[in-house]
Amino acid sequence: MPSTTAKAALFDALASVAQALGSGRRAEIVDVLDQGERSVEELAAEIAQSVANTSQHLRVLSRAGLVRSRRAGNRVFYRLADDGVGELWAAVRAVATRRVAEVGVLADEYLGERGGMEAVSAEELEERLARGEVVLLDVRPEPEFRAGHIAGARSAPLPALDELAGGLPRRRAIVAYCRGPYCVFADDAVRMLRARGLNARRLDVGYPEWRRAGWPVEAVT
Amino acid sequence: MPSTTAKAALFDALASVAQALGSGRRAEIVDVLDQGERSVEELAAEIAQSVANTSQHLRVLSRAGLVRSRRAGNRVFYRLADDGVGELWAAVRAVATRRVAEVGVLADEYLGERGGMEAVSAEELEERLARGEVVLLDVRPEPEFRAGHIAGARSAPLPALDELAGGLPRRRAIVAYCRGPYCVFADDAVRMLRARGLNARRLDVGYPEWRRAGWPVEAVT
DNA sequence: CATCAATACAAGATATCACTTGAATAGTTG
DNA sequence: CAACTATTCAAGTGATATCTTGTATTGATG
Repeated sequence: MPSTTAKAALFDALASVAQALGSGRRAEIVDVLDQGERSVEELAAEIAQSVANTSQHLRVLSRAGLVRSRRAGNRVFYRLADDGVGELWAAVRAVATRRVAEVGVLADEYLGERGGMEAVSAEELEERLARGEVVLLDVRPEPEFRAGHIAGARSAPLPALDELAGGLPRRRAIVAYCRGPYCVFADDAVRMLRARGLNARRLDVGYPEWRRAGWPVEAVT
Repeated sequence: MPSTTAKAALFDALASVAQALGSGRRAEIVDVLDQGERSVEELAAEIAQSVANTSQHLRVLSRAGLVRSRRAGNRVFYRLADDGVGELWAAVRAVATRRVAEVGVLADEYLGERGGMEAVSAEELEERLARGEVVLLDVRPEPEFRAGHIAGARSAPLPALDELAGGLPRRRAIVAYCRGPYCVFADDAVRMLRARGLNARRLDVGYPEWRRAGWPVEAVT
């Protein structure tokens, strides 16, 4: 009999998965990888950390079975191990959003105040898209749009949005979406479009949640 | 501007929820609380830790918003903050089961080998219950049965099972269930019943998962 | 109010974690 | 094969986590 019981060892192993997500930097990594695979260097830039540190975080995620990697030339691309990981990350966010008061404050600080702006739900968007009532903008970087996007969306990355804004209809409703509920792109886009007098709101989820919920997408196969 | 960015602080806060589940002992606590509320002392016994240590783990879970407590006399009862926490725990187990090879080995060590014994799925059980083909045993401690159980189940706690076994039909299929997929009670029960020549299998989920999936239960309101 | 039981809090030892820095490895390109 | 790029590995430091032991707090009870 080992010094730790079999039960303790089993639950330690189960908990190791949660522990891997229990670092803000690794959570950021998973949030980005939910959009598609990335090289170590790209991830390091996204989470504002050194490449060495990012590599070590990836090793932790890999050991916990949350990510897989493939080598291409002298780069290594990481991706989430399966859809269950994205669902796990969504479950973490759901509990944090409901249960950690601090999250609301910090979200406002990062995303900016959403003064009375209601987000659009997936259900509402789906209905209004079907009736052609809405212009849907994917404000993520263009490569992410190319990898997969909500059916009917138009790519409008933030840097290009200023130019695009002039050509948007002033009468129709505009909905912007990005990576997820805690992604800043859609909020920035909505603020910018509203400052120009356009009727813009953000979708309350991002592309990964939309896809996993089974709503229509256009994606590379 | 603080030394950490707003984005880092937000993801730290989100990750704090995962971190709270990232200890084997706290995972055990959540697994037990998924059955219903418990006092600190009861929890300490379940996870084989000192009361002081258990209390500190509960403080961590409480700060992360995963549990709530109520005082009754000089005891304090803890419970999961909401169903989302149970779903989060299920998501952790799902990823761990699929992705961490170690979990399979450790599970066998704790639960015992399941030599070729297929577990019964919730769908199959529901069908066969409806046709009256099966005897369903809840092998958790009796108070947990009283707090809520699968509709049609009969309480058969492990200590009482030996006595009960003689009265069980030898022709009909017997299904045992307990707290969850990594709970040892049902496995022990099935081994015991099969040793007596009975046709027994375990349900592949526990009561909490059955209830959250919306299958019929009998519970105190 | 004194005593007891259950829980929480505090202090301390050991281990683990996150990040830094510098070196090693694998693959590509001239 | 030398030079270069992307990644990994290793060592070191300060911070944090877990568990122990001892004490304080809170509510119940005689």
